[in-house]
Amino acid sequence: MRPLFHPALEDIKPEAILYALSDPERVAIYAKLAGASGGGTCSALADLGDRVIPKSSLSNHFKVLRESGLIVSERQGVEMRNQTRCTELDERFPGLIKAILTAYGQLPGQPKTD
Amino acid sequence: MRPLFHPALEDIKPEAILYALSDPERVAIYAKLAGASGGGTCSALADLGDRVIPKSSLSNHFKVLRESGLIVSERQGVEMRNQTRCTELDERFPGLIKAILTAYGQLPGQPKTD
DNA sequence: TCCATAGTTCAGAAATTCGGAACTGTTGAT
DNA sequence: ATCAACAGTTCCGAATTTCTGAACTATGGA
Repeated sequence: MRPLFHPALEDIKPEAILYALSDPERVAIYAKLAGASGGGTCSALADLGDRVIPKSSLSNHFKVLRESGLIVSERQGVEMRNQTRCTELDERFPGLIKAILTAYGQLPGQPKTD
Repeated sequence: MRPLFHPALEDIKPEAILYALSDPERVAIYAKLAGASGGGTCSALADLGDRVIPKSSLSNHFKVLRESGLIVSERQGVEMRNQTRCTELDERFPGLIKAILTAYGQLPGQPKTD
């Protein structure tokens, strides 16, 4: 398997962040990750309630999130631990992630209104 | 010509906003519009400095911005007046547009830091 | 009426996205 | 050591989307 690419903080592009979060499935995954304490695995995040994401699509979603700089992925045994880079990101793009998650109504700990 | 579609404020979707602003050309156009006082025309916004956007592409960019809810377009004689809906939008998605433009370093009146 | 101008629509080529099937890498059991 | 199970990745073809030149539409002025 090819080594996973993670951009350095200063190489993160706003267009990549916006693109990654312009897909509601990816937002749902990201929001679950932001809520999860331990670092979610792919398969644990596949179930969106209304549909189960095929694993190749899921793998691609994680790739987009990772390469845009939204998450870090690290192999841990058979699984992949994923966690958000929200602290770093907020330093680079103040208020951005929070405003986006708020817009989607999926800020962790906030009641969903959809 | 088909009448131009503008979504009602409550129908504006965050994914459409993020998608529209995940393209640096559209962001450049939107930022110029946000800065312009009168309501910019398409052709006045075509020149990005490093390239001139073909007019069919430009027309499409405006369509994307319009249908996502970011701008309103209104025919005025031969031209099209375009203006941002930033005040309304900020009510619906507080802080979102500002955070995005700040991330791009193109908030009107703010020095670019890239 | 005829021309110029601003922008839209059309259509085909190019690029991107989606997802099933095959594959890789890791762990645990025999 | 070999095998099976499992998590996730890669491959590749089909479907969708994007891009843009060319044709078209709408408006105003001479």
